[in-house]
Amino acid sequence: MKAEDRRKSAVAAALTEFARGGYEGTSTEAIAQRVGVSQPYLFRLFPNKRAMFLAAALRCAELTRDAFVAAAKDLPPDADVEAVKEALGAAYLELIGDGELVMMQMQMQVATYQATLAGDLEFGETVRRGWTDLVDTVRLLFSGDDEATGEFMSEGMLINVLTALNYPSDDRIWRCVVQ
Amino acid sequence: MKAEDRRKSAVAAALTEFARGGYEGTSTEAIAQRVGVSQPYLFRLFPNKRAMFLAAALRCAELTRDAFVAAAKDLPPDADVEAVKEALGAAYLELIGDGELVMMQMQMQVATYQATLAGDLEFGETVRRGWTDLVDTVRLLFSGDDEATGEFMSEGMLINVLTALNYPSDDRIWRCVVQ
DNA sequence: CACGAAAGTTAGTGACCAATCACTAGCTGA
DNA sequence: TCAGCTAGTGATTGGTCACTAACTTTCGTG
Repeated sequence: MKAEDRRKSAVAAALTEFARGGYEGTSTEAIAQRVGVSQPYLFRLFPNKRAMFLAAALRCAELTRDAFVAAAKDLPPDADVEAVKEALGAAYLELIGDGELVMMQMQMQVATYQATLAGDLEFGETVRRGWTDLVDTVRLLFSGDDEATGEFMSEGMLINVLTALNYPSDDRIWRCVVQ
Repeated sequence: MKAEDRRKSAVAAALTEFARGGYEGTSTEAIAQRVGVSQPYLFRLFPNKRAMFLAAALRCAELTRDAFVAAAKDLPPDADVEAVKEALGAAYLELIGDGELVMMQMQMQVATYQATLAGDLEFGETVRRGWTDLVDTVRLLFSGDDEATGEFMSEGMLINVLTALNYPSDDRIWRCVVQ
């Protein structure tokens, strides 16, 4: 297989593994096994583990953004804020069903904090670039409405948390977020 | 020093260290150094590392809840939803200033997901108990208003994310959340 | 077919880490 | 005074992990 293709499937594998285990909780061996390649070979495709995580994080933001864009494609051009919210919300619940992208988002967030504390400023800059891009896309889909964008993103973040904490879907805590 | 007191300061030290490094990214040695005690002695105070994390997570939820309760104490008994929101919001920003409790919340969330995946159901149950307690307290402060509670918690979660990602306070992304 | 590069492997290293064990200093009460 | 308990330590161990070096295999092409 060509190195470029191998790299792509390595990013996908890294996304899955890092989403489950976080940065420190994931071994490069686990990623290698998922790709179906020896562990040292990963270091031919990436300079180090950190680069694998960054590539997975950026891919994650890209996939999330794509899901939103795809969901908005089906909307009429004159859709109001509530209609957009519903469409994007449905797309987000689809993402949650898997859990992978949601957890990768959260792992990325805590890893960014840690990297920044450790003096690695580039890590944060790269992640923020991907996330700003995502939010800008959502804002655009809401026709530039900051308030709607904020409400949508906020509710999304709460859903992330409740999902991570594994609250059963009939728990009364969900009454805060879905009616 | 009495073991009970030592345990308390160990929980505080664990809270600080786990908030910075996450579960896997924190060594028991780091916690021990912060307490000012040898690493093996921690295992006299807790059965294992997981128990240290759980104790820190519960303490974190407790401290957050206490901050909200304290903030609401200053309110007149007939305060409306917006006034409560403002008071609790101010208290939350105070918590964020430190960053410790916010990050511990997030570390707790991803750790719960990982523990659940690994088949450790008790971990999630314990964390959810602490978090449900926190949300119930907030709901009570909002006089049982589910919608206001949801909005407040949602916005809090988005603030957590933007804080973790270390967005500078003048970044336009904050326009989504604070006006 | 020959050959060079690209793709991939095996073997290994130094560092770190959770947890255990055997031990000791100091206090307390009879 | 001394038995027993509490607080605490040093040394160690079995295991994991990121990363490197050196080697082999596969494949496209003149």
